[in-house]
Amino acid sequence: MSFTETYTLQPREPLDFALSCQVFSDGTPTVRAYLNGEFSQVLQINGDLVLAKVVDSGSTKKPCLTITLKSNKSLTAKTQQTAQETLNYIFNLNFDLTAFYCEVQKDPIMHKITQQLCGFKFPTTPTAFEGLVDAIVEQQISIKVARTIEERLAQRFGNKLEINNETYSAFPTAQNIAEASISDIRACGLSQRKAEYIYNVAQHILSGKLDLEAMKTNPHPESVIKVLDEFKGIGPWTAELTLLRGMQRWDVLPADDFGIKRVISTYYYGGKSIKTSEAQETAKTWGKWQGLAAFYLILAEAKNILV
DNA sequence: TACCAGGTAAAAA
DNA sequence: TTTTTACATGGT
Repeated sequence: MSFTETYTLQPREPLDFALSCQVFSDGTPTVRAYLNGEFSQVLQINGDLVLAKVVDSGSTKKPCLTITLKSNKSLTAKTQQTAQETLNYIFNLNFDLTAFYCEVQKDPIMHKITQQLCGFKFPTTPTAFEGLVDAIVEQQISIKVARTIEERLAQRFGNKLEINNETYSAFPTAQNIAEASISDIRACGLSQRKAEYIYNVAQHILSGKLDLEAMKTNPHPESVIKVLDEFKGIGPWTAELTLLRGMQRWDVLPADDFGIKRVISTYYYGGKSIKTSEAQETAKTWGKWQGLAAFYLILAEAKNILV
């Protein structure tokens, strides 16, 4: 027995839903995926699991999302509302890109890239914890390897939703991880150290010593970085990536990131290797959206956009 | 086969 | 104090 609700909504434009979902295109359908124009993921809503599917039948200028929620329990109005708020958050549906686009008009290169990628919104992880775990997993290894490991974590430790004979996995909560053993975490392909880092963070969240969600409203990213940096396994890069992808802090630029330095070099320095300070200098033009702008460069490079 | 990929902590110099 | 090194794994 399953319960389904379907509805449509017209989010703020511009939004290129397909472009924004591109990062999910190599996911597995049982955890989080974008396949044949359909995004799907299990959402954890107040302890209940809801499978959300999203399709865009509109355009960048006039997006129109059709959302389907499925659950084994009756979908109350409250559950639906929270699910929609979660989707708003993941896809930044209420965020107005035009302010960013106006700001970078003075930078001819970024201006052209934002025109080519108009409507691209970098997705946020539903929880800051997921953003932090992803960042730790992604340290030093390629994105493809990291994605594989993240999926193993979800399949092994995440809460399960069985619906229509399919089993879907949510991303593990801090509690899921805290209840696991370090060797089990390691068995997903992580190094001993990374398994310890992730377990340690989960323990601190459960004990109340670390409140990642509260950090979202801290007006000073620098102070958040400082606090996170105290934890073993979290350096500046991991803290910055967590702020950016897990807390919607678009102003944070992981300037020491290998890939970001490379794309800034590609578009602004003719491909020669650059220093972190040079990356920061170039990014100043992007104002409050330095981190978001960096994702535009990464996507532009992936799509072979020339300026 | 070896080396690299969106780092970090610990060891060595 | 600054500079190496180990770490895991899948792709090339």
